[in-house]
Amino acid sequence: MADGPQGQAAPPTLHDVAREAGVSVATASRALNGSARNVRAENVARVRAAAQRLGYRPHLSAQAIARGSTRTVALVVRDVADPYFSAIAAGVIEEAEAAGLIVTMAVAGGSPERELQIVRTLRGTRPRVVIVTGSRIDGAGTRDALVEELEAYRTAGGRAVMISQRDLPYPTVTIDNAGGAAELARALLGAGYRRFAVLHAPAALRTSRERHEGFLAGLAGSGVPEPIAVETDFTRDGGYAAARRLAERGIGDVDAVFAVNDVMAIGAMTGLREAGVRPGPDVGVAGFDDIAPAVDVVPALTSVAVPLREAGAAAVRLALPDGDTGCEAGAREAGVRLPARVILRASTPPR
Amino acid sequence: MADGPQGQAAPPTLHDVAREAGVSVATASRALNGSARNVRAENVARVRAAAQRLGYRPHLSAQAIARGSTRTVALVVRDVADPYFSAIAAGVIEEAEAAGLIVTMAVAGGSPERELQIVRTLRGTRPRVVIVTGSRIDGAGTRDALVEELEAYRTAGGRAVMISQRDLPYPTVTIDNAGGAAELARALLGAGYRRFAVLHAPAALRTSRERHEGFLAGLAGSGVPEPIAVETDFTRDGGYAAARRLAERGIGDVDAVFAVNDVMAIGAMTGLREAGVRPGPDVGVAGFDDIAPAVDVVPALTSVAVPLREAGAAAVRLALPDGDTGCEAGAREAGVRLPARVILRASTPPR
DNA sequence: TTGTACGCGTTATCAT
DNA sequence: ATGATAACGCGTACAA
Repeated sequence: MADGPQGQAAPPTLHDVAREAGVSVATASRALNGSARNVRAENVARVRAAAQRLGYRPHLSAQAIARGSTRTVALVVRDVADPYFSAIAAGVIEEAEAAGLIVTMAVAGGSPERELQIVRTLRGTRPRVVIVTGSRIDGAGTRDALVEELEAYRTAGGRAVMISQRDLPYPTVTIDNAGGAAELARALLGAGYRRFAVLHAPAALRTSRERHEGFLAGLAGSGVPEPIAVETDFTRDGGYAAARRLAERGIGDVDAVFAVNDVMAIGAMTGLREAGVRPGPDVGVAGFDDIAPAVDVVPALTSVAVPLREAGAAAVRLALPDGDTGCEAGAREAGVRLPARVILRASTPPR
Repeated sequence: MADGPQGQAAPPTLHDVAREAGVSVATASRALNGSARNVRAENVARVRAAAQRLGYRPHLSAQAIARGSTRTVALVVRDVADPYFSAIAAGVIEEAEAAGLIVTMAVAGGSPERELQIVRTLRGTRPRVVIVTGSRIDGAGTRDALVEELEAYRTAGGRAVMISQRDLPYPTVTIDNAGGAAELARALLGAGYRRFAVLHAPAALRTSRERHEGFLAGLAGSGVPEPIAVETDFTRDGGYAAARRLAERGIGDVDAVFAVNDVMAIGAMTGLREAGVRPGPDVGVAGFDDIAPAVDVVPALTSVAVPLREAGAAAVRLALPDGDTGCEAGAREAGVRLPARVILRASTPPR
């Protein structure tokens, strides 16, 4: 109620509970967090009541030390505010909580050094599982250091799992970027599109490269001209800027624009419109990810749906022992590849 | 490199490091995590080298026990995947990491019982700070239990901070929903709008109610007719459905629709359009939150920007001792109110 | 400056 | 079924 600055009273410990209940710490421990069936029912009740009365909560750190293992999973993402990562995080948290695990989360912000630093720190918490997500930048010098760190972690009995980082020697959940992009390309061909532009990020960004290359692969053999490639940022503003550049340079020779993610595509639609080009009627636009707003922009955006939440959940399943969760043993070391699904909408009307 | 299933080797402890360096544990402890200036430089180097060689990381749980305090902040949100909460989470994580704190995160999913359960569990980690965010549902029976739990936590020296839950007796970061909505109302009046409809969630949802009431307050004294109130879900689909209902019932008597959040507003725009009503030219549309896609829908959505990321950061500043961060001592117990800012866009053209 | 020894809150072993 | 007591990994008096 009041402020009571005397508040430094230490939280009740198992000793306090035991004393209050009139039993030994051992019994109290068994009654609360151990095999309660080895203790007389009456004492179980006594202890539970005492714990309740005192507002006792077991000290997880102490348990961790005594048991020699924690019940936490450490998750490192590039940016929580990004819907891509927050969807993954939601899946991780959901599945982890279902398994009785607590999630600790850190943000690398796209910096490999920061990522390494974070994994170091997080390792100090001795998590059961470490999940690293975020497209790896090829050639970043910290790769070896990161592997070394994770290797030490694994040697100590930890489980490391990657999401969409197939170049690290750990079980990986990956989205079928290339396959989805290829399927999209074929769908657009089927809708009558012939002359493409691709808005992509620098090739060092693996996700962008996979989608770009997959798109080209899907076009292969169709005889359409080589798409125009526009390199830009992997962001909404990147898509916007690239579209404006494209439009100003003259867009008469392209009838569809593929942006390697939805926020880029949505930015591109605005860019095109401001340049006097109508997305849909004048030029088809397609993205990748199928984020929520895709259905509410005008025209609704053709995209490739990726099961992000499921990817997060799959990652923790991959990490946990077979018993805890449905997960084929084969996938345990190899990893899992999740399919991406094309969704045609009004932004690419049949031509 | 290889799989090496012999991996159960226990991680190196401080003892191992000490032995490797040829000093006592005490010296090793001081050299690594204590006051290193009380140990001979040569030994500091020895110990550091040994730690490096062994890949030693201090066991945070052990430190927590020995020191009697952790360096973690516990964050509970309703849904990470929701951009509203992920933005707050980003702010919390950023500020926490700046202060050298690790964030553990849990998802309550809108269930007060689950929220209570989570706070209980999280308290077991003995966090320095607990941050609870998410609009409280009025009248939920678990309120007292939650307060009791948090009170026990505070008595034990912990700091509890709320984000947008002003009915709990703890320092709170709140967004000026009412003020922002009132300002929006006045701005719309200034733009020539006179007959309003409000799309809102059930009044038990405090955020919705505050924005709704604030909007009405902003209208007060202007002499315009009482707005039509349409109750629906606090979601995109809720906004969509409400707009369709509105349109089908005949929308001739309203010239602007205010939805109490942006995803509702964006859904409403789609709903109106499908009913043959053009957002902007036919009827003004405004939302609240200023989420990223607001600028890319057509017409661009008038909204009220709320500093969510800043709210998260402010929450951890509120919780930390004065020294650690800039934060007026006065705010320490009272809390902080962040302003919301109206942003007029094409969805509410002057009339 | 360094080392010994105790304590932190819990679990687990071993008697009883 | 229960109770001492020894770990667990680390910090830190206290003594040297």
